[in-house]
Amino acid sequence: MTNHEVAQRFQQIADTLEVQGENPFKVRAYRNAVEAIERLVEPLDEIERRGELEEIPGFGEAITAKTRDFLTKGTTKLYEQIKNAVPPGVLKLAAVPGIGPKTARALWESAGVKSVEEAEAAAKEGRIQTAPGFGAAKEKKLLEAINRGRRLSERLPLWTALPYVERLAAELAARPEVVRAEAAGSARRHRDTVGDLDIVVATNDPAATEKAVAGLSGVTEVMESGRAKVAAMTDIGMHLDVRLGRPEDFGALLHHFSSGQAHNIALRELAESMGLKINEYGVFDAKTGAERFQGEDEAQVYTALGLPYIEPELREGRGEIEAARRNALPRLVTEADFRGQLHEHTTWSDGTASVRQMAEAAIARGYEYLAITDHSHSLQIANGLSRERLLEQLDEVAAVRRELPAGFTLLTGIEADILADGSLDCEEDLLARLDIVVGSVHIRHKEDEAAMTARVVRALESPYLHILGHPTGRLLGKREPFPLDMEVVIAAAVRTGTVLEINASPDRMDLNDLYAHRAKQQGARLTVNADAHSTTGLGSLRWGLYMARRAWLTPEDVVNTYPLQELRRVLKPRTA
DNA sequence: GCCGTTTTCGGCCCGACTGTTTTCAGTCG
Repeated sequence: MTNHEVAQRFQQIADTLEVQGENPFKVRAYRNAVEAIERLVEPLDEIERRGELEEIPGFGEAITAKTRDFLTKGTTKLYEQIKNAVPPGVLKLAAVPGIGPKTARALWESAGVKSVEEAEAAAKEGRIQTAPGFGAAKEKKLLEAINRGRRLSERLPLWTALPYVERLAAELAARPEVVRAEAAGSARRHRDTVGDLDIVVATNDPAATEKAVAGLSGVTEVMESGRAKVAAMTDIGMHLDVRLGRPEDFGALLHHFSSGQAHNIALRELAESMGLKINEYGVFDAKTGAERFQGEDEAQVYTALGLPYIEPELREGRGEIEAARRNALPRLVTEADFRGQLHEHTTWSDGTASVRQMAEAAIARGYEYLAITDHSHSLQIANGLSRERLLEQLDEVAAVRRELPAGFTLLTGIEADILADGSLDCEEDLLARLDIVVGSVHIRHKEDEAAMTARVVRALESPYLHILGHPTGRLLGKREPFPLDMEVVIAAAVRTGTVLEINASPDRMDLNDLYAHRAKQQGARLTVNADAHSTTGLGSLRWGLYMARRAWLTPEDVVNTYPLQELRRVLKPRTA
């Protein structure tokens, strides 16, 4: 059974127990297990083989035993007991935002409602408002929740959600009574996909700001509205939460709504052990209620707890608080650390800028080097380079290089297709001449996991391959990742000295944060590249940088932050 | 069900908004 399948079963257990009214902390324990499993890169089988299941955070005696059952028998006693206890439609109803487990159960038990459709029909016939605990208003809200649920988008890619929420925040910030307005939530943590939008606002007139939310461009409906919070629906199908506060509370407010739930829970538990209490208004002495700081500075929350500042990207409850307490937080890589990029295209294949234009754009960005890596021959849809055209391009690169200022180096290269058998789509004598060889899978990517993994591993074993480009091939919202055993791929990258790319194309962000973090843990080197197809495309680096930072990467982990001599030293030596 | 610089038992983050239950439960983040 795969990790995802085990996680789904624990999810189903949690959802069912919740509708059944079980102890909420037990439900949380199962949900924590789901999250812990979803962030594993290594298969549970492997971890079990080493006898280390119980070391997974959130895995105690019971969940370890049940996981073992799933792995060996495909099921476990509790799962068999609960799987038919609640109709699937009731679980779906409970999952509609705004409805919830208690309401779904009440409708099921008192009105016989067993699905979203039945709930809708019953509400339309006015049969809900007569049920105990319900009224006309609640019946109306139920219908609205069901309708809104249908318009709700799946999680959106960050590159869609972040500019959108930043624009709304800027609209609010422009208001006279607003002191500050910032995008918060998972968008500020730079998760690769975003499930809802959060904005925090420091305002001198909460009533006026509250009203203004309805008039923001893109807001289609206000669902809840109060002095501290407005919940709205937007035209991109995302919920928007705007939180309002006094300017002197802004630091605490921004912190609270920028951090993942697991981070906040862990932080508040730490505060409690120190005799302190944290909420979105500040840090307080638990006994006297005395406030420990005031102001707009988010970092003060950590200062009040005796901790160094924790960057938003790290606030996911993945051990960052423990690391902060040990003063062992990573010095996260920043945009200013980059000395160049190693995977870019020109008009020689499917780019829009010439070799010279790309070089000049790189110089303008302050880079010390740039590699030109156009597509290889077999990717004809992208005007891939034949042997003859690649040789011509090398002449042009050499000519341009001579005219560029000293201190900048234009590197030759190619993005060679990894063919179905794992070989590189370029002759060896050519590969041997190039400074940078990126290898990527573009075609025939629907094979099974074993075949895909073997294919990529064979490519990694090539003495010519420096960098594995966009390793999982995902396109956010459009294409799932290839079926790949990333644990095996990472191990092969470490063994062969091949660098793994975090491709920064906004719709790729590939490797993602989990894989990049695992790669770092296993001792792999990484590189972040825009995979630019234009001069402005070089600026897309930031989307990959976000993944790198979420993966706890430091400049030492990312080879294109190195000076050129150092970069050349760490690239795979040509031993063939 | 998990977990332990107080604890192997008794806790488990904390607050906003809504509706209808006149004192709070449900949902959300």
